[in-house]
Amino acid sequence: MSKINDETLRTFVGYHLKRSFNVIQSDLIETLRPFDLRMLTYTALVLIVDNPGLNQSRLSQIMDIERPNLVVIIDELEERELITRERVPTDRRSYALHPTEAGRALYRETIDAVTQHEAKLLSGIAPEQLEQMIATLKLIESAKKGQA
Amino acid sequence: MSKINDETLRTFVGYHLKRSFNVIQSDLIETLRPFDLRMLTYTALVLIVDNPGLNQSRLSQIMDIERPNLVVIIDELEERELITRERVPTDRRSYALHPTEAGRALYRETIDAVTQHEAKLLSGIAPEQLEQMIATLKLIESAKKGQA
DNA sequence: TAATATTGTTATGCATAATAACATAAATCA
DNA sequence: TGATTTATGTTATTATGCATAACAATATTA
Repeated sequence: MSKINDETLRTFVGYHLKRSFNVIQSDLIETLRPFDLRMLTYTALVLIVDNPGLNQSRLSQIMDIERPNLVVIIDELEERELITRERVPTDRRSYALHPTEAGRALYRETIDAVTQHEAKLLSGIAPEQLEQMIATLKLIESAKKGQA
Repeated sequence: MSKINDETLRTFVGYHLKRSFNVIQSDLIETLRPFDLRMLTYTALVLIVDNPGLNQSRLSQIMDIERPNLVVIIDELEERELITRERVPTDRRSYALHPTEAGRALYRETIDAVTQHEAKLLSGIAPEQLEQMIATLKLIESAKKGQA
């Protein structure tokens, strides 16, 4: 089983980012499976609990997804009675998104689960090193076009 | 336009990884568009040029995708005459993948383009800082289950 | 030789993501 | 004020990334 040479791809930051993200994503998917949540529905739930009353436009912006893709996510959370869509009197186009008590309970459960799984996965890495990496990741995040 | 609170998600390393990867991926997609290459077909092309003669099983392993998903990628590269599938006399189940001259030429062009785009995108970040981040990303990569 | 494993493949489905087009409602402008 | 433009949520459609089951052909092993 000869070893494959990926040195060329290793010169790209994006290659390292993708490979390491794959590892974390696999772990996250497994962590969320018992709660019947996908990555995006989970992200939406957390943001709605932490920002009760926000609308779908704002949520799609922060989640970096297009509005149409958010609709099905919100549909699912609403059907499962984890959140509610409430008409806004001052702007009858939009819905204010609020978590239900069940939504808040699931939020608490899953935050704990995800935190613990990630801590376990990354237990071999020094916290200061992770903090430094996060600082660099934030720089990359803000390198977005239109922000330069 | 009130600011949205994502502090809870910011406690997760995966959230930072995903957001920064999105930025790099968007840039990469734009960079590859003129060459009519997607991320995975590009990755496959590079690995085949750098490892001529490897088979699809090995390639799918290094690319961290399932064999069935590689088939269409190889089909596309072969149809565009960027690579060839050649029967292996010693193992008639598998194909040895080789780049064509056109494949090698496209490889050189795209390596340059991707390198320059990434350099430009990350020009505001100190090289040592990026190197340190990559070291940490490699640790995460090797935290994969089954390797612990 | 018989049972098992590997390689490539087809078919299928789910998750993520982008675009066009639209109805409703709000904001702007002229 | 009325006409135009913009914003919000939605439907439909498509592309892409990724996983599993099942299979034929071939190799390996027991």
